[in-house]
Amino acid sequence: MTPEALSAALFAIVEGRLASRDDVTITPADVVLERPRNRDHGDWASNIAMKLAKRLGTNPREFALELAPGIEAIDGVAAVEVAGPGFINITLDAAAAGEIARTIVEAGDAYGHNEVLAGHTINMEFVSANPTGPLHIGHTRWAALGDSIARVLKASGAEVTTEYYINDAGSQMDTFGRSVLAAAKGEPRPEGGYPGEYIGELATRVVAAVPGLLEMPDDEAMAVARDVAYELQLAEIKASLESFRVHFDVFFSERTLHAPDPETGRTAIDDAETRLRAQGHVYEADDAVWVRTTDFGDDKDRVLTRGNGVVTYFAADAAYYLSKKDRGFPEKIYLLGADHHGYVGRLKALAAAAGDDPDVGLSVLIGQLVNLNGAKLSKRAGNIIELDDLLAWLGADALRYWLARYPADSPLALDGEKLRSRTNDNPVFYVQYAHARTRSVARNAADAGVTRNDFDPSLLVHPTETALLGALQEFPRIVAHAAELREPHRIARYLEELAGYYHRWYDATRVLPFGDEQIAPIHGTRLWLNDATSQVIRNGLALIGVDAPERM
RNA sequence: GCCCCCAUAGCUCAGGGGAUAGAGCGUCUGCCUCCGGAGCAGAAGGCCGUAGGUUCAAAUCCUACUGGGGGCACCA
Repeated sequence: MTPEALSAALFAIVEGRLASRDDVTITPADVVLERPRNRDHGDWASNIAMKLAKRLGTNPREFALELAPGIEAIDGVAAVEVAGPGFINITLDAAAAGEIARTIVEAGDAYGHNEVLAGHTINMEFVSANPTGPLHIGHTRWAALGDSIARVLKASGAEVTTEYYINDAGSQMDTFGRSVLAAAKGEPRPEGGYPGEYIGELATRVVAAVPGLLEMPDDEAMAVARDVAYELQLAEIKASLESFRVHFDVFFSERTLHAPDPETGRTAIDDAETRLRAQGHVYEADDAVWVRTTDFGDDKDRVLTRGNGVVTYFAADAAYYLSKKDRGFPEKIYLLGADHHGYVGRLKALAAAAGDDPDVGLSVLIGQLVNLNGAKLSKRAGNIIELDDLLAWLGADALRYWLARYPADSPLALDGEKLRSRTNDNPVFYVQYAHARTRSVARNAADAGVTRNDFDPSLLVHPTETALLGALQEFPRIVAHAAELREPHRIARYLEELAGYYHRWYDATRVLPFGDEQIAPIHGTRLWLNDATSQVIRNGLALIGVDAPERM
């Protein structure tokens, strides 16, 4: 008996009870079951009586008592108790509760997948770091979080495209090119140029790739250095993301928005301006072209084309937004750092100016920045730490898990000592250890001749068993919740809880018989439970991009 | 000035209106003769920033205030 099935049965009973009352109607979503914190309160609890009592003009306890006999008659329910102000506490019989172990093992990797976001087509943009340098610690959180959110959304039935916007147009690219060229020539870093050893390394590789570079006229040399270094740098970024297990379906180049169509001579940005103008939101003032975003809640109007004729970054944003729309994404998620929260207003206004409802099609997730051992890191100050170095130092598992286990709006510090430690300071080890233990038990079971041929869920009666079963049943709802809220940290927290239930069960019972004991049905049955736990930990870790090791 | 985020155990943080507010670390006490002790059991430790409000029920929702962090370009 899954909580979904129980919930549906409960809904039917309540609805039947309300048949004579046309003034009060409910939907299945009103009937929620929760796991009571206190085990004395049964396997599942419902607050439906308290919720409806007022509308019915009755006492919640009385209403609960009226519902109780019907609930008790549901197949698989062992006991029903009305407690406190009107909670209905439901205890399942062991066989009905234990059945989930088989359900999970048979579902395998698919267990936890659900359909709450079926029919949603979502574009998710994150990281989008400038291709003028390596990914560093400041990008790690969004990479880990964005990738995990995408995985959770997909597991919940959504169609998701992950996208990286490459800011490869504009003056910072020229600055980058000049910096590389100066390094290639052995000249000092130009005014405002990029610091960092990687510039010198890029310069060496550019010179190797373009032998005649230093003989070219300066303008040409800069453009060549810029473009070649850009390609090299972008390839490095992609490689870093790959080793961080972060996948992007699309790398979208800003340059394409500035490139004239060979036939019409118009750029995507030109078209965007035209389309916004057609909507009536564009005007000219002070030699510049503006969008009246203040009509849609922005705190000031935004410039599309500056007085000197150069288009702004915002103009590219507008064209990019329209591109996402044109490519068939009704829902767009942007993952931004808190230092960019000023963008939210203009993005929403942009969506509205394009004729969309920003509350439906656009969600901007703002996350707090990461610091390392308490110190704020700044690219300008030159104390950047590259993602590759972090990976080499801490490993993808510890890093991804740590970054995924906090809500995005929670401040987060990376503590190198902690992430390298193989103790409970480092929660990923607690979870991975539990998984390794399930695998070890399975190996030992195989050696001892305990198999899954036996399965009698009515034998799973130990308190640690009912607790573990209850936790396993919750996994699909946890995934669905994480998807709806875009909060993958719920998965991590759940896994830590699940690992705790498993360890307690392991401590209290045995899958293998003692040395002088015969193999009995309980052993095979427990092996199902062991393997089900293994599967859920594995599935959960997969959602946050962390390996589930067989041994540690 | 305007906007966003945060405030929960000594520390780092969970906690989508529900019953006795949780975890890890740290402190203290127990548990290895058999499946991994990287584990488990227990103890101590709280005016959930303050004051109002909504509700049968508030750490959770609303308002104000206090204290901390961040942001407000014809930059990219």
